This record gives sequence, structure tokens and C-alpha cells, in this order.
Amino acid sequence: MYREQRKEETETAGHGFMPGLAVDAVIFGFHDQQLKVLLMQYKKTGIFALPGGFIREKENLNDAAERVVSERTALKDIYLEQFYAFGDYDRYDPKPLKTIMTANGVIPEDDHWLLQRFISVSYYALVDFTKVVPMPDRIFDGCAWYDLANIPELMQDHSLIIRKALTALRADLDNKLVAFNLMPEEFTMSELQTLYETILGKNLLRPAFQRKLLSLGILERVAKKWTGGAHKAPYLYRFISENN
Amino acid sequence: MYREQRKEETETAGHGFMPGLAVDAVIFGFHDQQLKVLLMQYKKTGIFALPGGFIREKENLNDAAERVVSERTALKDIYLEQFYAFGDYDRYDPKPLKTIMTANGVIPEDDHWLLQRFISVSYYALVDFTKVVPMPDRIFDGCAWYDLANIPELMQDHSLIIRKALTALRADLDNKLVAFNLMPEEFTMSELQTLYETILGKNLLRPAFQRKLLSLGILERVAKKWTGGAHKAPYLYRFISENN
DNA sequence: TCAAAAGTGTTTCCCTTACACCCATGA
DNA sequence: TCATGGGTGTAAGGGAAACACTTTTGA
Repeated sequence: MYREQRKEETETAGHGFMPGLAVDAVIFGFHDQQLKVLLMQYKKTGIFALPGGFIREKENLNDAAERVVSERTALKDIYLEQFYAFGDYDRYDPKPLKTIMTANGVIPEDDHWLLQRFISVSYYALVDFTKVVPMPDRIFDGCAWYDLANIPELMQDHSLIIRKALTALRADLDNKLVAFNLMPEEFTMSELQTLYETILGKNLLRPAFQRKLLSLGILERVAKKWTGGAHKAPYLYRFISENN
Repeated sequence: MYREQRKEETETAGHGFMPGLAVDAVIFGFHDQQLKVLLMQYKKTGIFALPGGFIREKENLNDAAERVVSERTALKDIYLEQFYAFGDYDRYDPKPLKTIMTANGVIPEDDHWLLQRFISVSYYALVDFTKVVPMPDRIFDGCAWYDLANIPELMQDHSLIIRKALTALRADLDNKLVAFNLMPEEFTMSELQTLYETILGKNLLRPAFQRKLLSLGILERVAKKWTGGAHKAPYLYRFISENN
């Protein structure tokens, strides 16, 4: 079903979408003590890009962003934050798209709607890595996680977009308590601390971290977790959302 | 000259601009111990709106925002922060624009480019009130300051945009030290404190405020100011920018 | 001499930091 | 019983809050 939507997008030749306007998503996940970003790859050309899409004529901008992330992750109820609209003229670079279209058997005319200048309203998404099913499509036949520390060269200004997304994520970490969206439902305190340390790029003091997070009153202690390790079993915690 | 640009904008019938995309500016000023916002009024209809404009085909998005603010204030080198892109479908409401166009002698067809759906990339601007020359134009024949606490009813979702701008301004106040852009070059500490109190909507302790701001190392004491008041003369301060 | 506002000093309080100590567990 | 990692106790440090005090000025 998602494949069908994507097909529709690329084949309607601009009809049904707002022109000159795109939505790009920096989808963050956390696994193996690493922050990951979901990237698309055009295999025939080797070009990497952020997941993105366009806005339907009667669709809310934020809904378009959620749809784009849903199509690539097979998730719903996604945590999204809009963080910047990228609109420099020189971000407009039709070359990679021309290459991709040519490689896919489409001979693009210069006034093809995909080759026009686009402004990108960018969002970051925080998802539970374990629940994501990366979904490629016909054109983007690669869709996979990449370590944030090891991102390949990306199309247009997409590297800049990722850098700005990380800055926004760091700023929101304490204010909006966004980190829990990157965790599974239950987690240990040290797993959470590792996530914080990875996002912030620095080590934190264990006692201070524990007390600070518990003092927020948003964590519920569930049960002990027997890890099999030769040490005290850690507690599992669960995030208490507002509507509980 | 500015009037000419505006004329061009409204008469080219959409040619030369990116379609469906607008820039709106919440221009903040500070005067008489009040935060002010610069609003446009369509006098023939009484409709109020934020200053706004469109993006030229080869113009950077941020440059378009600066141009819009320049056209309304006759300033250059404007402090601008992009804070949100408003893109809900139901913000699209062609009625007020139809009314305005009709009142100006233009019978708009339903597919007129101004009556299409627009997404607004919104900025707030911080300007020195004393240096602004409000610049109306042919269509918007009113351009004047309004107390933030007493904003009239606005077109479309412009009230929401102002509320979000104020939230963003408050968040940036400590992090980005934006307040100085609202002050004249030289100011007393109590004037600055009043500005902070107005933005934050709460009173601050005088000794704490003085120490905190001085400890930042970004203020230079200039000279004493004789106010004529029956009290000690306050110092004047000046903001020390990076490039000094 | 007094009132008003500006500038500075000082104490208290609280949160963070830093480090120490105990607890549970498997080898 | 020892090493390892988890949880908690506690003292030191730094900054903000609260209030007092001094200074300067015109009436």
C-alpha cells in the first residue's frame, strides 16, 4: 500500500501536490549504543538522500511529514518536530535528480516539476528502532539505518539538514523530554543514560543522571531485570505519559 | 523605491515568485515600556494582517524575509529568526483577500494566484523602535505599531503566528541574547530590565538582574546619564558585539 | 534633610558536582 | 570471596534568591 502511494507521487508529474515545496525527515533511531539515521539510497546511482516527500493539495504540512515517515518505517503515531525550513537558492541542484531519473529510464525535460527549485520544511522524527521496518520503494531501492557518526555523502544539502536536526534534538532533550521516543517501552537507567550521552556527545555522571531523571516524576519503576550479568540486577523503567 | 517593489509584487500575478509559499514577519519593537508589533491594515476593509511577502524565483528564503521587513521599516541589517512554517490546510482562507481585492477594484477570479493555498514560513524580527519608519504601500495603506497586549483581530491565523513568535522570542532570550536588538545603542540597566520583564511577563529582582547581565561580559559601561531625576544618575551601557 | 532610584555587599538556600559507600549477582 | 555493575548517601561548590546597605541626585 505504501508502495502504491509512492508510485502515485512520482508518476503524477506534480499534479496533486504543492509545487516547489518538499518535506524532509531526519529519522533518528537508537541501537547498539549508537544514534542512527534512516537514509534512502538510489542503488543504480549510489546517491544517498534523506527520506522526503511532497504535500498533497489539501493535506496539512505536519500530516505530510508524518505520512513520509510512516511510509519509510511502517509506524504510526510518530514523534515529529519541525525544526527548520531550508530555502537558500543554491540548495537547488537538479543534477543528482537528473542522474537518478536517467538511470531509471526517464529522460527528464529541463522544466520537469521535480527539477524545479524546492524549499524543504524539515522535521526530525524519533522512533523505536526495534519497531521499525525500513521500507524502500521502486525508485529508492535502498532504505537502511546508518550510524550518525558515519553518514555517507548525501544529495544536495542533506548533510546540513542532519547537522541542524541534531542541534535541534540536543536543545529539545531537556526541555521537551524527547528521548523516551527513542527507547523501547521498558528500559534500564543505564540504557537511558547511554542514549543521553550519545546524543549530547559527552559523558554524564551516573548518580547525578539517576537522581535528575527520577526527580522529574515521569518514570515508573516496573520490575527488576535479570541480565545474567555478575552484578546487581537493574530496575526496568517505563515512561509515564500525561494521559495515564 | 519600496513602493515600487510592492507594486511589482501584487501586479505580476504570480510570475517571478514561488507559488504557494509566503513569508510572514512578526516585527517586534519596544517603546513606552511596551512590546509592540508592526501591523498592516487594509483601510478600505479594516482588515489587519502581519507584514508579509513572497519569495522571488532566485531569492534565498531568508533574504526574502529580510526584504519584507526592510520594505516595512526602512531598515537594513535586521535581526531575524525563522521560527516556524505554518502549513495547516485550514489556514487557507481566501475570503479576506477576496474582500480586499474587491475593495481595491480588482474582481478576482477564483483561481487567482493570491487566492490559492499558501504555506507561511514565519520569522520574528527585532528592531530598534526609534529607527523604524513604518512604510505602508498602495494596498496596505496602514502600517503602524500596536501594543502586543492589545492586538486587533487579524486575518487568517496571524494571531496564532504572533503567539508562537512570542514563545520563540522568550525561549531565545537567554540563549541567544536577542534583547539588545530591541534597544537603542545606549541604554540604562533598568531600561533593559523593563524590556526583559515585558517579554517574560514577570518581574525580576533588580540586583540579580544587574549581576547576571554584567557577568556575561557583553556590556560596556559608557558614561553616566543625567536624567534630571532626584536620584543617582544611572550608567549607560552598550552591547559589545563579537566583531569589536 | 529627605525621597527616590542606582549600585554594591552579604547571607541563605538549593541544585549540581564529586566521590564514597553499600547491595546484588555470577564466576 | 571477588569483580562487576546498580543504587543510594553525603559533603563541597557555585549560582540564584532575598534583603540590607551605601551612593548620588534634585526638591
